[in-house]
Amino acid sequence: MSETVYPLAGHTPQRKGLRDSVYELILNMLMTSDIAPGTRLSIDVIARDLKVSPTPVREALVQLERTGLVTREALKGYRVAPPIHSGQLEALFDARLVLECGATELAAGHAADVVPELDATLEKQRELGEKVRRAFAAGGPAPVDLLREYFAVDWQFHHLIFEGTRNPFLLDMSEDISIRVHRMRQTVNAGVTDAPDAVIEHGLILDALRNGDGDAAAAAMRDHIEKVRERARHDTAAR
Amino acid sequence: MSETVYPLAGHTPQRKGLRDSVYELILNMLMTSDIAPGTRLSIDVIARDLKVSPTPVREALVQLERTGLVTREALKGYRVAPPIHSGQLEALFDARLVLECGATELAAGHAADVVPELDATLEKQRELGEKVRRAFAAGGPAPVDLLREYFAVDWQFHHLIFEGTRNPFLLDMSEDISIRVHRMRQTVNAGVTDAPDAVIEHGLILDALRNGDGDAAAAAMRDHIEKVRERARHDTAAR
DNA sequence: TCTCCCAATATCCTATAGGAAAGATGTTTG
DNA sequence: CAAACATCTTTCCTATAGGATATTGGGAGA
Repeated sequence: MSETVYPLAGHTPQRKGLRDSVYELILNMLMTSDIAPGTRLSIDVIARDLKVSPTPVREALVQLERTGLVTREALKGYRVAPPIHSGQLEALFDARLVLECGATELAAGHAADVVPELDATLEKQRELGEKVRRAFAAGGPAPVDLLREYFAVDWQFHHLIFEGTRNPFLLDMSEDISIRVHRMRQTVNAGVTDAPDAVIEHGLILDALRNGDGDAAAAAMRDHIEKVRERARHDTAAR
Repeated sequence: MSETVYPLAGHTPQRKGLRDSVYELILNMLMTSDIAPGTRLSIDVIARDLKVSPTPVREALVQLERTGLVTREALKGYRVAPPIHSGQLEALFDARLVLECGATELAAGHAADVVPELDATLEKQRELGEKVRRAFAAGGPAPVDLLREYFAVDWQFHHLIFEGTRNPFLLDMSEDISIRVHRMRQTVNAGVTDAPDAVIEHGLILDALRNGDGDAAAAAMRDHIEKVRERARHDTAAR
């Protein structure tokens, strides 16, 4: 047709505007650096720091409020949300049981598509878990970057199951839960030494999915989450 | 003490800022009036109509985008979200099955608190359902206000169960589902003639909860949602 | 008659300024 | 010395203006 060739095939500029950039920046800031709950999140200050106008910051904070990471009091501004206390912790696990067991059963319907990805993820988790174990055995300081990577892979296993349901509504809800689980990790700050257990339990879920047995997979997921809950209880009690 | 008397006891000014007012106004507008999908929601136009500045309108739209009622394309503005098509309809019912069956089982743990409220709601639904039936038997025009009221009570039954879980996370998710179910009603636009069925099925759920039998209650809820799904399928097929 | 290009309009996005409320600090008074 | 008041600062909330971008319509050329 024309003599101009387009070398930007998949490179859609992904026009997302400033709002989403600011959102991701603040989200990352809240997730990574351990910022004290109750800290004020001043719109103007953030806008100055990021060299943007307050408007996109406002929009990003509205979006963040919906996730529960920040709280807002009218005419008083935004603050970092308080951590998850023990009562909410039990409720969070209950919600996870409801959502994830149901999702696992649904994902079993598309097992053929899901199993390969889960396999790769579990293998990566096994490697990282071993690294974590060795790092702790060496007794050195907590390798935060390594832990962050491990937790990411751990959650990716659960996330892939949600994707496996091919259900956009459940996927949306998994996003909400994901952030809350991450926040829980900040308060419980354990779930580290149990890496071998988690790998084994994930393996049981994966085996059931490989067999296409939805009920067994859901049961394995229930078992896994209950065990994580038990370990979390132990951590909070010991704290 | 002082001679000034304060006659504004419960009249807390309810400081919520313009943002929430605008949000509720737009939400109501979208829920009630059947506005065509794809309609542009111009920030400036809405701001002019509501006699406020564009900023609170922007915030309200960000919040609405998160609910799925409106879509946003960067630099192109907001639009009314497209309706739920049949593929999403099946997925929506799957998600409801996962969420509501799990919630019912959890709510059985607080049956004593929940049953009275459910009883009152079901009684109201029975009355309204009868009114609806008579209105349709008379063959007159569709009594939209009456239908709106009936649907509200119908959903309140489900909502009370979510509240009965005493689980803030599940309650949050029920809000998301609620809006989507409402939107589904706009596309399926039936679920009217089945009022007697719905009342009966709700009654079965309530009976199981009264007995404190969580498993039976969850099974009754599953049965109910599956039947609603079947009726919705029938509607879309007939359309 | 169809296609392509260009300009005009409407809208979104960003930036800046002013009014209002909440919290903090210093002062005054019992 | 303590408590209450006044004032000040900070921040949020709202409003308005300007630059950038997408859509629409018309006109020229093939």
